[in-house]
Amino acid sequence: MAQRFYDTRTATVRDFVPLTEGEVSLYYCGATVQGMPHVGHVRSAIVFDILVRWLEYTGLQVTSVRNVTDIDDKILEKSAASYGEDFEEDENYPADEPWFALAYRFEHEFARAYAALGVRRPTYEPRATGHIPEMVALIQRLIDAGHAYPATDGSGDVYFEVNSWPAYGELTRQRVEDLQDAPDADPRGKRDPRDFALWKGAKGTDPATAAWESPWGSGRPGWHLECSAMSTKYLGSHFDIHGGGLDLRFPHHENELAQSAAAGDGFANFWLHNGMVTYAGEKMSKSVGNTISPEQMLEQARPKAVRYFLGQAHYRSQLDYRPTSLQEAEAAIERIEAFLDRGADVVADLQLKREEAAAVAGTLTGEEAPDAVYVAQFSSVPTAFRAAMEDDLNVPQALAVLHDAVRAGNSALAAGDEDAVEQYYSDVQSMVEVLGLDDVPEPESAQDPAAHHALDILIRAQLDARAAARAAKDWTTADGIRDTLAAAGVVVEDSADGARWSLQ
RNA sequence: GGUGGGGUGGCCGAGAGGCGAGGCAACGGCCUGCAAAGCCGUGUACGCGGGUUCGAAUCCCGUCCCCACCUCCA
Repeated sequence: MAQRFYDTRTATVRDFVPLTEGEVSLYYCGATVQGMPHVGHVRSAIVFDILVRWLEYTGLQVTSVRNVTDIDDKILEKSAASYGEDFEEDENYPADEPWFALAYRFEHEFARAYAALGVRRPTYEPRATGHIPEMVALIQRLIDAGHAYPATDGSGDVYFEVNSWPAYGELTRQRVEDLQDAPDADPRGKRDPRDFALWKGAKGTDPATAAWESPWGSGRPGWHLECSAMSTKYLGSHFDIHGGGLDLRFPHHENELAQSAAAGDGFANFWLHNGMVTYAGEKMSKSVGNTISPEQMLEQARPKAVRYFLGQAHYRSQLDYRPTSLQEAEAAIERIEAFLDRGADVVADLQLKREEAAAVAGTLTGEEAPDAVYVAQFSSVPTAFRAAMEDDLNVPQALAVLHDAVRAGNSALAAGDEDAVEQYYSDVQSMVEVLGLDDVPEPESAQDPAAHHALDILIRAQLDARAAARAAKDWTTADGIRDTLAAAGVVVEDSADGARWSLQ
């Protein structure tokens, strides 16, 4: 089966064939760094992180680019507001902060949020402010081609002329006539209200640091333009996939496509859009107050569970957050981890036995023991998992395969079938890797090896005492020890070969 | 008004003409000294009304409702 993706532009699921064999070029929209990341940003990043990991798993070489839009109206507005006399600063917005400081600060907050959830960095993360010459060149090409014009009112703006581009609306299949005019649109020097800004002439109130020289006067780029300029700079005029949130389809991606296509670029071959995150069925919004930030999620659950939750739905579906969602994800994750923990012990034993057997055989024959032969194969994923991922990245289906393997693995453990355990262990491990779940950093408290070692010795002493009590059928003492450990957040599990402990 | 996507069991969430994906929760059983974990089993789920079909959650017609975008948005 071939890889297939739903392409927004054609509104169909199509076979995905890379433009260059063996390689994939991916551009997906990151953030306009004007505030703290919210879960929607993070979901999108996780979706495309899984996509990249999967494509790489299938042997493709992926070049991924995610923009940082670090200059725009909102950033300037927020910075300007911070200098106001009646400005009330809060933890996210200090007083008197230059726009570039604000943007850079939030850029780092995004990087932190991504890293906390195991989102790998893209190949490159270009900033809009670093690509002004590319944007100016693109505008010039559009003017030369007759698709853009400097504003007639001397404002220094340059607009894309929607009516000069018959294909306008092709991405979202909308007719220009049907579009509602923006109620508060400032017509300024536009020929048509639907024309959008490529370049915004500097206003007297703009800080000098937020203006660049151009053939049309000092100013700054409009939204949309940076993505066209940066994607084609790093990926070529025609690249494989352009991604982003569903809400970016219009106008952002529609305009990107128009300006790039009108300039003569082939642009994106596939458009992938991820669904929104809702809170109990409603879109999260600050005014309703039904928001939850990545930070808050991380306070409630382990990063791995948060990643599992944000990645578990199909990427095109709306993902609904509920107060119980993270607990459920935590339970699912723990089930997988519990199997991997127990399975690892069995697999390690099995390896050891083989090495011993090989050593004995080597002594007998005088040959050296071949060790490479016994290295577990972590390289292949079950066919059903592959089929699910190839079918428009059907992660929910893929997770079903993962959970099936966990159950089968647990049964094999119970049956003492070590070879089967090894196989399921390998399957689960490789699926977990593709989904990036093994790559999520644990919270700092859980990753101090010295502390963990000390704790292990102390708990083992307790468990030994309990084992002795159990051997003597002194249940009161045995249960007392277990209760004490439980009160300290240590869960004890008995098994045929002794007790295991883990932190709650 | 235009465009796109939906309504699936207690909850989340795939699927898309015929064997009830999967997770979470619940209940019963096995295992266990008791637990925990694990395993097995249970629930007659597809908004509503018609139709097509041997057979429909899946196709067709009608109808109700929801969400997103059209203004900044992942």
